[in-house]
Amino acid sequence: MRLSQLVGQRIKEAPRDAQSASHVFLIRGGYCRPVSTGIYSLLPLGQRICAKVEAIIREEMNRIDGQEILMPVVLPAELWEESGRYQSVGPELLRFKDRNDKAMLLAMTHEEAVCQLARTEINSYKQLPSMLYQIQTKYRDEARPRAGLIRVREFTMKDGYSFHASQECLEAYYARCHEAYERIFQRVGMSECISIEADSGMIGGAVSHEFMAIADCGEDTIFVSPDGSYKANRECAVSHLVYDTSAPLPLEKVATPGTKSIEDVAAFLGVEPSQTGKAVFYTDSEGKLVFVCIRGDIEVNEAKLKKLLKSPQLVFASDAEIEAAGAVPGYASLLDIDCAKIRVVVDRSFAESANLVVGANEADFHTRNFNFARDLSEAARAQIQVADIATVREGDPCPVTGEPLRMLKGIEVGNIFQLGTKYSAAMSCTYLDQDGKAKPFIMGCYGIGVGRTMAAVIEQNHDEYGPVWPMAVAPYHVHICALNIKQDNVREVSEKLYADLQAAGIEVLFDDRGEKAGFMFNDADLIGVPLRVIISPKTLEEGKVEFKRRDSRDKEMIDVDRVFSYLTEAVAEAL
RNA sequence: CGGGGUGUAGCGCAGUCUGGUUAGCGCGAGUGGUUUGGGACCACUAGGUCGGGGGUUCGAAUCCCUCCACCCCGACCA
Repeated sequence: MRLSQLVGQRIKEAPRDAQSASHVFLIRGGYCRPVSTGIYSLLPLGQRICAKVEAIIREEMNRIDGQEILMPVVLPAELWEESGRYQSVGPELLRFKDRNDKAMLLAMTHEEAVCQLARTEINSYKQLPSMLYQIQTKYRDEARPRAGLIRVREFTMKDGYSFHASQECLEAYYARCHEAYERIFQRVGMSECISIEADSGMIGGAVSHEFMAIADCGEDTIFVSPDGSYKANRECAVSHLVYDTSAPLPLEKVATPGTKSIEDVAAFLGVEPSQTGKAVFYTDSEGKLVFVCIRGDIEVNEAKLKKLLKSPQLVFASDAEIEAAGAVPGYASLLDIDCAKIRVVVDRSFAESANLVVGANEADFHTRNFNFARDLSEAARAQIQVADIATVREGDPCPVTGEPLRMLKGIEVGNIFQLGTKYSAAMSCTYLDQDGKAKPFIMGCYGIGVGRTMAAVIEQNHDEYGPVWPMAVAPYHVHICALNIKQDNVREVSEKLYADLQAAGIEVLFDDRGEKAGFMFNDADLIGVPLRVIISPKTLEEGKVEFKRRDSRDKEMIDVDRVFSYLTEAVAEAL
């Protein structure tokens, strides 16, 4: 490709709102352009990279016996009514009507569509296991798209669905897919991509992993133990905190005027926040009050709490709601609450710590030396749910090794999930087993965001000047910069090298624009092609051209008649 | 949905507070010329519903009302 003809200009200034490296360079380098909030067009450079990412995904999916299909983006609402998701999914599902007033939707994922396909196409246990996948557009009406291609509304995703006759078969295939994902992310040049335990959401119980590209701009928070034996999303991470188990001391009511927050109480009484307990009130999806107790220094993990309560929504309760339940906001206590009337959830940190300072359920008073097991009746405790609803903090002890956990930020580039029969059972998606009975498929599903992967590769492979593409996904293999192309020898050598490399199947970008050197070099940095050849009158005088790798500052002089073989070898080596 | 912010040329911005000829600047684009190893220079040219609508005024990018779009933080995220 001649750069003079390439559509998609490099831009000197970054977009005003761009924060992350990938956002800045994708726009500045001419890889993509915004069309609307969270909706982008891919320019030739971006499209070439995505096509290479997709090709790698295809190879690896085919290698684990995946069969590529293509399902529609527009689906009839009735299909989603079968699974119940037409009602249960929120406004991120874009619903609309066609000209006949029929309810339609833009697919955000394809479990329903694939079940509809599978129930007519896969009939017998003899056909199992089976995996269907597609690389296709998805639409999610995200509340807040951000960071360029990292969080968007319309995006290309590889989604795969596997069908099994047994849980064992699903688990075995899931493991194969996990390995395929590891190969994919390694092959696209992700330097740090780890799979972590993920929150399985409202489905509950099922196994799920997220593949996280480690990057500071990532939206997810991950906890890992130093030896890598434990890796989990903050949404579901657990830690092995050590609780104070000293002997219970007598209860003591103390005046604590004007101390509503944990910091105030702890400071006033001269204790650590970890020696206090706090009360947090939520209102669940049905509008019912939930009273939550947790050690003062620990935050409630709302993802865990939602899962426990089976409530997709939780909001902090108002003071009026708290008072209506007979509690005093800021000084609430379990001691005076009728646990039969209100739902109470207690974190283990609260239930197992000795001698906590808790509210006295009277304004400006607290109670010292609260001990859950001692101070609540057996009847009261029977009404209370004790569970892990704590948010893990950096440095908390790893649940496996006890070492302090490290906290990292990650971009979720892929996830895999043991679905079970959630969709197949709801949608009569069955096969005939050996005994002649119809049984729902046991399913797995497996996703990868293509554009997000491209962005994540930049986050992990860039310098201050632009992306440093790994050869496997680079838009071109070789970038020829012809300095002073008006000069005959420069033009002849460049054109010949360009033609020869192309004939050899090398993907070449040829900067034939005759611009100033600095201008061309800056563009080349933004395009990030791994191998660069600079052809100029200066070096041609000695019969040489200059060779430079994008990931290095070193320059090498190569004889003109050797440069072709040198480049073809370098490309072959890097691929 | 809550909080904050921004809308002026393709992109980045000034001008708005304090209303007053023809609305500017940089980048980018086109033409001609000089340049040619890390975003050169000169000359000329094209490009604007100042987010939309309504109002105040002799006069509105500027003041008032209203709607919209976009961005940031949070909530949400199969």
